Amino acid sequence: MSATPPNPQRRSERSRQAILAAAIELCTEKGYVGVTVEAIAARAGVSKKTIYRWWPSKGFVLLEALAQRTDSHAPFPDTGHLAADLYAQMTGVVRLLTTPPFGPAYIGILSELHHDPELTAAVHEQFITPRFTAAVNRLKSAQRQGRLSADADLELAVELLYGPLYYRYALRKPAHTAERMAELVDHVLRTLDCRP
Amino acid sequence: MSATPPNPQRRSERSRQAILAAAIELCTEKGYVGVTVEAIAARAGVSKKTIYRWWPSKGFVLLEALAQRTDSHAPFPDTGHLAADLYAQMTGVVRLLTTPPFGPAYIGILSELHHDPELTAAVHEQFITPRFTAAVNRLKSAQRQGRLSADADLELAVELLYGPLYYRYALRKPAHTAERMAELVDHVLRTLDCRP
Amino acid sequence: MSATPPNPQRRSERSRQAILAAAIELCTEKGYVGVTVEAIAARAGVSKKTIYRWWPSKGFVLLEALAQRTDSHAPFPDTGHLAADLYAQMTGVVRLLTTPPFGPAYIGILSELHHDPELTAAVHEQFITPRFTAAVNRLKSAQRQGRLSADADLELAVELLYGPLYYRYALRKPAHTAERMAELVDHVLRTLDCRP
Amino acid sequence: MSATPPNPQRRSERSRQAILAAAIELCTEKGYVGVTVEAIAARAGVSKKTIYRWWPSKGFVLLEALAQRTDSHAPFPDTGHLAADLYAQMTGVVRLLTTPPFGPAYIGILSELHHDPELTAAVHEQFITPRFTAAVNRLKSAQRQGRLSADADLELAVELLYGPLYYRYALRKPAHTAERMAELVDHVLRTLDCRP
DNA sequence: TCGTAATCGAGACGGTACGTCGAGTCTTAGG
DNA sequence: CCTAAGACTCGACGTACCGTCTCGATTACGA
Repeated sequence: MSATPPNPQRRSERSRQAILAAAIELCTEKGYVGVTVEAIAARAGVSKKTIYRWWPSKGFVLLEALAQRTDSHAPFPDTGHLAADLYAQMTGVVRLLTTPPFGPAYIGILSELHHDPELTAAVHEQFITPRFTAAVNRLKSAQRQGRLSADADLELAVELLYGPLYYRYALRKPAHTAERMAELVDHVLRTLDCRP
Repeated sequence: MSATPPNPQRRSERSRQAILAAAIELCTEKGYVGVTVEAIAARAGVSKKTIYRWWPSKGFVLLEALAQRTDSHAPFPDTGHLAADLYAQMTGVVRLLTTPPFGPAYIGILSELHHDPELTAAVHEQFITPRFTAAVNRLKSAQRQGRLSADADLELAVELLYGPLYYRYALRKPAHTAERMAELVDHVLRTLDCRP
Repeated sequence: MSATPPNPQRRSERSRQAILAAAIELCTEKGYVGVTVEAIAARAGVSKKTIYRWWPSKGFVLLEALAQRTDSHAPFPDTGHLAADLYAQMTGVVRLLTTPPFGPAYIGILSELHHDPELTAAVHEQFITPRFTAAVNRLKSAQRQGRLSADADLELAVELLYGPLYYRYALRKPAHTAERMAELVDHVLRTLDCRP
Repeated sequence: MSATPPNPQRRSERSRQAILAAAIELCTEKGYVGVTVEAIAARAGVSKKTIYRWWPSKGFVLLEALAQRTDSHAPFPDTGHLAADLYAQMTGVVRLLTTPPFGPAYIGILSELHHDPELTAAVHEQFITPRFTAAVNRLKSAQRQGRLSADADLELAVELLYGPLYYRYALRKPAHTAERMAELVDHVLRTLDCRP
């Protein structure tokens, strides 16, 4: 009578991979709105039930596909040159938001957040919080080395860095150019830097 | 044989108002996903065709409803105290994003931008560009008065101010508290201020 | 909020005919189990919604198709020769049960009766009761003419005539041959006949 | 490579009984349509595979359950009073068709016959033919005793007796009352009786 | 007595059809 | 011509069972 949760041990890895691949492909070809559970099932040669058994909605499928294909993601760079590191990292974020096949997928997922709290939680846990923390940590390490003023508000700094990126994303303004992003990094760092 | 465009002169103002009201009500009661053309038509006592004749999609309906109900919006404040003016303005933006009934509507519209370029254009024209320009102008006026360094990058400044707001919105992090927003304004202004 | 019933005046006769035709065709080609709402919709070039709007289930669709295609059905024959008339009529029933395309449809409908009281009511009203009554009336008319004993139980007689037919149908025994059916009629009539 | 047939010696009697019991229970509680292989398996604490290994379909499961629970069924009664014997037997048939838990099960099985020839064969072998033959034999024995005319068509007689019962069953008319059934028996016997 | 091979429970799998919902188009009648 | 009403096609939703198919774990048989 109770809906017993599925047993992950019995899960077919084959189907899982086919589903993730199909989801990404569809998103590439037809955009996020073209990704439907039905289409994923058809392309992956899989039953809809199998999808619903393991994921609550297509957003989660794409999220997992995205995570799998980007989890070899380099940790926050730490070359010693803070500005360059931040720049590199932020460039990565913009690239993720703007280049196929991950751009459309990530954007679609983000737009789903506004009516799906559970997906929001998952995205935060897997994507956003780690990156935010990594950025803060990178700044902290610079601060420990005395390259940033001791009382700098590092979380605010990170928001100032990422903020304009997402501002443009959210309103669908064109993304920052490389130079513009460099200026942004410089500008924010200048605020924090105790020593030039 | 050609689809003659509708004649705005013969348009029923009664229906128009009923539709806009129904859209806002539905958005308040059931959230953006609960707003469907079907539901609007039913509640407004209006034919679906009438809606489709005058608006391309539900996003435009809500946009118009929103515009109508907020176009008494005050222009960018200019009390002489720059920080206070910016703070007031940004508070308004956050309030728009977070308080019913306009919050859900505006958020829903924004999430639609990612798959509707025409809606994007309309939103930019009616909402975003005017406010962005107003903010830049307010800074320009301060600059002219010599209160900001002459070579300050004002557009970047506005992005730094609004950015964190939309960063949190886009990722559904909780909005900034009043204090936090004040700190944000202060921090950014400090970067630009030639004179303390 | 209330589910308003559809307006029959607005109904598309075109769709209705296409649906009935498709149902009969499918039943002919693939048997009753091959008739699905989905298949009917596909073949008729019609939306599933349209089917569900006008019929509660596929049984009703087939019933209507059947009724439409047999309602030119001759009334109970009355040639003056009672045995021949009964024989003719019963032959018709057997033919209805055994020859495509109506046989499979009728049989399928009948098998549905066992879990659908509303379909049962409809079938009784449209098919069974009229025929039963007609048969009783034919016997009554013979009785009035003094050809059947005045106290004969005519309803029982009709059950004795139709009974064996449905006995074989229900248990899927092969239907009666023509001779066998003639013997059946003779046998029953002999019981009732006051005058040889 | 070939599918080796299961070995009945190693069959789990425990599972078999649980399955049959579950099938009957489900049929009692939710009617024939509520009996699904899935539900049987769940209730019996048994794997679906186990069911499919031993039975071709749910119809066969119910048939076996029915047979097991009614095979203590008395043989055709032979008290010397023919009418009473026939009446008793036919009452039994009606009771089987109308009283839970066997009524719904039997009716469900019968309705399955129309699209399952193998089930038809099984039902005939286990249920129908034996009873039909028994009835004919009972009449033959009466005939041998000179109580029925020597040239009476006994098979037709049995069809006349059972026919009306199944006529009402097939069309879901209410079953005969006890008196009506008595009249039916008398009427048919009168046709056959050489001696009053 | 002990492998060993089949059956067992559990339940995931690819399918098919279900009945519902909303989108956007089209038709009809009335003003 | 606009409107209300709403029927239409289309496509996707999420669910229910089907019958097939692995899995280990259990169990009874024959070596």
